[in-house]
Amino acid sequence: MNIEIQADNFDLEQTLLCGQCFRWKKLGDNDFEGIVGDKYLHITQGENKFVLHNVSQNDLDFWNDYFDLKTDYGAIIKTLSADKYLSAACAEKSGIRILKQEPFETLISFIISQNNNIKRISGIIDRLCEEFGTQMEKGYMFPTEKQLEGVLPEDLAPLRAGFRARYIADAVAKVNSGVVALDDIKNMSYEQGKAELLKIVGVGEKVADCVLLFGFYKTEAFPKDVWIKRIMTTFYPDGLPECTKGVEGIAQQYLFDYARNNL
DNA sequence: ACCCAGGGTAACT
DNA sequence: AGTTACCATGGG
Repeated sequence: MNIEIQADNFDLEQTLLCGQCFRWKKLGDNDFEGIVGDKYLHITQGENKFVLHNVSQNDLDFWNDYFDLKTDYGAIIKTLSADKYLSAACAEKSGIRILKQEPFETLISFIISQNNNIKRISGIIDRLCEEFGTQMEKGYMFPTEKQLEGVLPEDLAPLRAGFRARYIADAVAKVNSGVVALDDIKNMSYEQGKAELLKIVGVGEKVADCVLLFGFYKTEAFPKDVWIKRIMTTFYPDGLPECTKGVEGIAQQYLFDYARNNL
C-alpha cells in the first residue's frame, strides 16, 4: 500500500543527491528510487509531505528512522542560525537530512568517493552491487563484508575503481578479521571510532568523518573536504562557532552547498 | 591535450 | 608538522 507521511525541512533532491549517499536515482521531477539494506523504495515529494509507494506498515518505522524524521531539524536550524553564515546557508537550502546508513556500505562508499565525482562513484558502486551483492526483484543489495570476504584488488577490476581497489580490499580484510571492529564503533566515542577507522589503508581524516557521520550518526563529526576547507579559511579562521557544538556534521551539510554557490 | 573530481599515501623539506 | 607528486578513471 502507499503511505503518506509529513515532514518539514526535508527535500528529497537535496537529501538524496547531495553526496551523502550514492544509491538513489531520480526518476522524475519529484520521484526517487533506491535500495537500502534489503528494501526497495519509490518515494515521491509533495509539499511538506511524501508518498512511500507500496510499503508495508511494518517498514514505516524503518524509513522514518532512515530519513531521520524523528529529529527536529527546525530546532537545529534555529540554533545554527545564531551564526551569520549558517543563517544565510540555511536560508538558501535547508532541506538536507542526515541519512542513517549502514556502516559497512558507508565505509566502502566513502573509500570510493576520494578524489572522485558523484556520477562515477555511483557507477562504481552499482557495479560492486551487481558483481557481489544479492539480486532482488528490483536491483541488487549492497554486498556484505562476508560476501566480499577474501577479495583481492584484481578481483575488483570490473568495478574500474582505479587505485581505490586495494583500499577496498584492505577494508574488507580488516573488517572481516576484526582488526577493525566496525560493529563496535556505535558504542565508541567519536575519537575512538575515528582511530578504529584510520587503521584502514585508504581511510584518512575526511573519509573517517564521513563514515562516522553518515554510517554511525555521530553528528559531531565534521568532514573537511576541499570546499569546507575554503569555508574555514574564509569565514572561520578561528574555528567553528559555538552554536554548531554537537551538530557540526549537520552544519557541514548546509555549509558545503553554501560554499559551492558562494566561493 | 589538458583539467578536475566532497582524498590518501609516501616521500620529501 | 607542513608541503607535494602521484595515484586510475571518466567527463568536460
